[in-house]
Amino acid sequence: MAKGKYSVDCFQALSDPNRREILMMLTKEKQNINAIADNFNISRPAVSKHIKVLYDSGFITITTQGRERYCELQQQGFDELKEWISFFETYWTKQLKQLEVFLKTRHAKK
Amino acid sequence: MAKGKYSVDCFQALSDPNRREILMMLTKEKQNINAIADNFNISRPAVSKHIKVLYDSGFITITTQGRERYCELQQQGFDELKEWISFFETYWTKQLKQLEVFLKTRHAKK
DNA sequence: GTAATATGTAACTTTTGAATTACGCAATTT
DNA sequence: AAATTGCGTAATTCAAAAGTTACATATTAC
Repeated sequence: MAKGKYSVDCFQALSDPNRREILMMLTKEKQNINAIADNFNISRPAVSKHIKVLYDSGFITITTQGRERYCELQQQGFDELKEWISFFETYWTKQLKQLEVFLKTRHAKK
Repeated sequence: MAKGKYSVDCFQALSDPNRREILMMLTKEKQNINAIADNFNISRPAVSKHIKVLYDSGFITITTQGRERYCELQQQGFDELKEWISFFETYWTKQLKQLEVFLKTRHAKK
């Protein structure tokens, strides 16, 4: 498998529900850390750490504007995920072919 | 978002490297618990628990044959993942459109 | 310049999860 | 029927992750 260029792997990043929620929120609009934190019960520093994980796993970019840091979705993290899934796609198509062969054989025997 | 029918969510299941490795192994062939455990340094009971998690999240089916339990990949778990990703696809296409508009506008101004 | 804002980080606590050992039990084997 | 095999599970330990509070710092506002 491809070795990720990120210090945190995408699966670990997505294992936390709050982090997934943050990603969801970022589909609506670019937001700074405090704005994101306002939507959660957990403390601002906790959110800050989640943001770091999402950054370190390629799911978001961060743009500093003065004292604010704006977070935006980034494709890389999602791509790693998709790549992993695609590995299994070959398995399913192979399964499908075996099913076809089986059905054909059964038909022939009839 | 769709509420999963499984007691363990797919992201939690995939967060452990050993569990992902087990899924990889199952692309080669159907295997029983002990056969799977032989490929890991961790104990058999540990593997047994991982198997349970993979089962409870829809990534594998288990077929009991006498005293053996054969594990096989199942699509459901993977589908949940794909569904989650597809939610973000709309975001990316929207981004792409905005880029187009931006480029067109810039061209017009010239 | 002083106050307020936006944030990162360190120290610590709490929670969660992975691993192990020990055991029990049902299906085979001999 | 006794021994072996293929598991599941409970009890426990250990480590990693998530959360909190407290504090430091840079920017902006007044």
